[in-house]
Amino acid sequence: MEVALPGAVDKAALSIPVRHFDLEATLDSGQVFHWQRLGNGFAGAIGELPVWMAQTGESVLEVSGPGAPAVAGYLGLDHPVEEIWRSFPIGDAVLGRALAFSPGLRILRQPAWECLATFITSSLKQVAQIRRISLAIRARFGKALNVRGCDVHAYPAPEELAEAGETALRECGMGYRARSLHLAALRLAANEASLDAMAAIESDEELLDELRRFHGVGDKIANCVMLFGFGRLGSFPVDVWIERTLRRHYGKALGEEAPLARVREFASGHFGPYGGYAQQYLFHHARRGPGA
DNA sequence: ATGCAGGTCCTTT
DNA sequence: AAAGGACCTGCA
Repeated sequence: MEVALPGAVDKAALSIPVRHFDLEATLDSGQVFHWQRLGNGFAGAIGELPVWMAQTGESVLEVSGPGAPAVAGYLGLDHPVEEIWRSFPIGDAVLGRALAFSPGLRILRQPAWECLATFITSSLKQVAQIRRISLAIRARFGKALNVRGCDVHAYPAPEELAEAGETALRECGMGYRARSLHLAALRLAANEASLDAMAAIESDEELLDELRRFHGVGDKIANCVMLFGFGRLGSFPVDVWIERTLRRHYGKALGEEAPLARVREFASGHFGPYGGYAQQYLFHHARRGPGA
């Protein structure tokens, strides 16, 4: 047990000015699943760095812990949101309402591996269950960390999950997804694929194809990883929520019996170069907004 | 209790 | 190419 010197806490604490930012909406918008409420903020880890963050005013963020310097990048505070809003299709009232509901929502910049792994476990699962699975994997296989007296865990590296084995993963409550997660961990641990190499792929289309080569990663999950883990802000994941929203509100442009592929094609064209942001506003509005 | 949930894969037309 | 069924698990 080590006694903190006066100033030691302050050294790892930061106060960050923010604009157009809403921490709670961002962490509750289905991009990430491991942050825990602690005091008036949230405790968790960015990669292997534990951190606590709280929005103490509309325009100020208080953060502390070893991960504090990584917070701004993680939360996408440098994203040009006003430019993003201007890029949206003019006169789209549906998107306008979703944006007005949570303009402070940001697309996170998550470490690619934990993003890929978490979304592999997300198929056909509700958000609460994805969270349960994510926390179970971290608690059982991840590095134990501490921030402000709160125990948190890093996401285990591919090598650790490869070593753990499919059966142990299954015990974390992920069912048949355990096989896909284990296969992905094995491939990365054996250097048969490299997420760093994928990050360097310029073409979004090529990156999508690479991601889809992982077992259990189809179009939807690949787009989530592109958006939340590789900063490809034009990626537009179409899940059942978004599909319902699009069919309901853009039905005229889509046609009555448009197949899912047609819905995806429409979305990636209609919403433009920052379609991922549009998707996130629409998704959060559909889940948390009035009347749904 | 039976159905369904941030999909994807495999098989059959 | 397109449609249909299976798949783990937990919660309503």
